[in-house]
Amino acid sequence: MENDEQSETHAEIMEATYRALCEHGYASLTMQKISDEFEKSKGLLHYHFDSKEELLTAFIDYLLSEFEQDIASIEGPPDEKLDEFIKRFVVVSNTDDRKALHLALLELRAQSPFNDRFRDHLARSDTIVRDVVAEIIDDGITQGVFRADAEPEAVAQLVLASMDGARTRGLTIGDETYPDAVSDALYEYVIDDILVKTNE
Amino acid sequence: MENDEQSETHAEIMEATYRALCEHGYASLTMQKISDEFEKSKGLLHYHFDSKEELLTAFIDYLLSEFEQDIASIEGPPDEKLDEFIKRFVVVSNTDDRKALHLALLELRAQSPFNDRFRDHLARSDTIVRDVVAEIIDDGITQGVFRADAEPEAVAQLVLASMDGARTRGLTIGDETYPDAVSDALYEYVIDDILVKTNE
Amino acid sequence: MENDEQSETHAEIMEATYRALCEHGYASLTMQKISDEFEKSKGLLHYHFDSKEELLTAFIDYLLSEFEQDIASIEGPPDEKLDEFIKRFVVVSNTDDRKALHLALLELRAQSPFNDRFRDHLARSDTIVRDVVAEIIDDGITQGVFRADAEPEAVAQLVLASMDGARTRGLTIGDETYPDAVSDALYEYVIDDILVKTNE
Amino acid sequence: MENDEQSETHAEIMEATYRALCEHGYASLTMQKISDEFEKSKGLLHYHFDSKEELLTAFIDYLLSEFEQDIASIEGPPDEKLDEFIKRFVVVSNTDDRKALHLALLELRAQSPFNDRFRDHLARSDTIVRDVVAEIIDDGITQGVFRADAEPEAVAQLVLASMDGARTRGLTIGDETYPDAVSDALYEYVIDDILVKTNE
DNA sequence: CATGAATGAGAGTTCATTCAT
DNA sequence: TATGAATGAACTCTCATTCAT
Repeated sequence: MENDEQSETHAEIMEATYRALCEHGYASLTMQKISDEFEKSKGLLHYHFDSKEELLTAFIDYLLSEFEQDIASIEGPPDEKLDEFIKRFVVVSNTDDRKALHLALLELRAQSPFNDRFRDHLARSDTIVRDVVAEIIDDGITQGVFRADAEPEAVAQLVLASMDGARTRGLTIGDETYPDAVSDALYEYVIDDILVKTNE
Repeated sequence: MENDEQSETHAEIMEATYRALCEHGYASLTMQKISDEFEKSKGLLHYHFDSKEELLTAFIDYLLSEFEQDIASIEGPPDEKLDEFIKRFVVVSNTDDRKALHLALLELRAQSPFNDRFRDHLARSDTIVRDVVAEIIDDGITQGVFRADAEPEAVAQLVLASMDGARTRGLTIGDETYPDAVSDALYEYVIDDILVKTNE
Repeated sequence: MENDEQSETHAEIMEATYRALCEHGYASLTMQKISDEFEKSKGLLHYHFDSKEELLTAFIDYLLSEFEQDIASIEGPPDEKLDEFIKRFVVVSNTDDRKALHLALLELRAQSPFNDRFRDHLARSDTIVRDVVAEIIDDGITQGVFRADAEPEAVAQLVLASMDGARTRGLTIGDETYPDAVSDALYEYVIDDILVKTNE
Repeated sequence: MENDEQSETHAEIMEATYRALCEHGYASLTMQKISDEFEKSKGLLHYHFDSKEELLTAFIDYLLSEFEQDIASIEGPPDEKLDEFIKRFVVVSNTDDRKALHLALLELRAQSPFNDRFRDHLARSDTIVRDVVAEIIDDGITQGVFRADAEPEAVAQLVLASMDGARTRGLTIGDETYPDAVSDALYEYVIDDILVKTNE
């Protein structure tokens, strides 16, 4: 229970950081602004994290693990899993909550070339997500849902890159139709082509 | 002549900003760091620009117009133009110079949700680039290079989104094979399919 | 038994303070650094001492009483006692342990003009030590070891001041030959002159 | 003239530091307290000195050079120079101004074992002062004022150490009779013995 | 135009101290 | 007794901006 309380404070800090990051953006994120979103005192932030960078590195882990858990929770046959994956990370991104999360991630990513620890954590997560998608394709081939000549890795890369690009453009330009439009095009020009047509 | 000198100083400031941004990143970009890359004094930056935000807004224009000029300079038949476009903005991005430019753009994009002027400038540029690509496809259809059932807008969106996503991931994770891999997949799964096969 | 345990904790705190002071110096001595040298928790320091100043005042008493006990333990005829006194507080100061102790004392002394309680404790101890030395001289005169015209107070002052100065300079400049050189000069120019020459 | 103004600010900072150090002591000396003694803004302190340590290192130089200039200004025959030296640095130290200066120096000295740059500067100055005194003795021997068997280095060490010790004890205990008493003893037991007696 | 000293608000961080357990 | 989370004030230092020259 004592242990829980410590974790609780830790979690509260992560949530406060999330709110502050969404509201102000990475470039103008300060310990004061995090503290403003935090019920307890500013000094306590430094009691739990040695420095701002430590806190933000922990925050990346927090964001990524939420992200990874979300992906891992997808169930069903391969083609439906792929649909759900795309739906969840592109289409549903249009809710305010998801937009804020992806924007926070984008800001941390833009910062990663200047921060080794950020980059390492992001790279690890990227590999995990890519493997998940490639495995969905691979399973689909095995089960005869996707065509045997589809290359799991290549398709996964294309799906992720286009969805990611759509989301980034949608977020940064503020055009909410972007992800939907790209998702439609992705189905029409890529996914439909690798689906095994049952009525032929 | 006075006007020319002013422009020259203006250009020097833009270049200094570019160097400072590439070296330090947006989040830790300060007037002092820009001044360090600038031959003249720090005070002069404020003589030419009322505030840091003014300077950075001008800098976005500077970056985007370079970008747009680059695109506009592509010549040749539609399919070659598309090849060149992809090559220039994805594959060639692996040179240090282009990486730095795209990283600078990414940082400014990540900041745009917190800055209306940034967002407006970026949105305008995005529309221009998307129209250019869509027009290439459209011309290709007219000239019989691309299949008649290809939708210029949809293909342009897909090409841009996937390339952009690949570049972003490549930059932020530091994996230089990303853009190449996605570009290969884009050709295999999308572009080859809309090309009119001359040998059939 | 409870009392003993309290005393034991008290002693542990004094020792921890000593180690922290030797390692970091007075100016950057914090309760945290004392706590780091202490087996138990930081909060306990405040349980035993109302404030940092209370703790340090107690620490001065602890240091000075060690010092005074050391002096009181010197035995033998007056000239040998004087030799031992000089040897113990000047020459032997070159061991790391004694250097650290004297440095700690010097730091507390340098702070005393800003802290009445520090000053009072140090003044009391100074009087004790000076009286001890003067008494050694006085006893020597009575026993015919030192010349009758030697003034106990004046000689004691000179011995203490020169030794103290040598130690301070040795410690602060890091020149370990200082105390030895001054002690040699002190014998040659002062002590030898007041010794009754037995072979004349 | 412009150059002078810059130096002027530098000098003002040194003087402000001196006042703050005398008033509060090294251990509780803050940039804010220095700023409080300074006509201009706190930020300016950091404009002129990269860090607090830089400022204090510059301050040591400032104190020591004042000290060295004072010594160098002593004129007259060797025995009078020695008298003046002792008078100036021991007896006259009882004015508030000199007490403050010597206390400031003592605090910086007590800190020097924890700060290499402090120590180096202090060691250099110590050598200068010791050489000056040894040279006074040496000149006195050459001119027949001091006995030929007096050892300049040894006497200089003893004079400096005893005076320094007397001053330190006087300052830290707050007993103003200390330097006078030790100076009297120094004359009686050391200096009178090495003076060539003209009336014998 | 151009400089660089100067400002003042606010950044990240440290610290003695308190308090619930 | 003993812990360690929590506090709030104060710390060093940075920054965009101003201004006299």
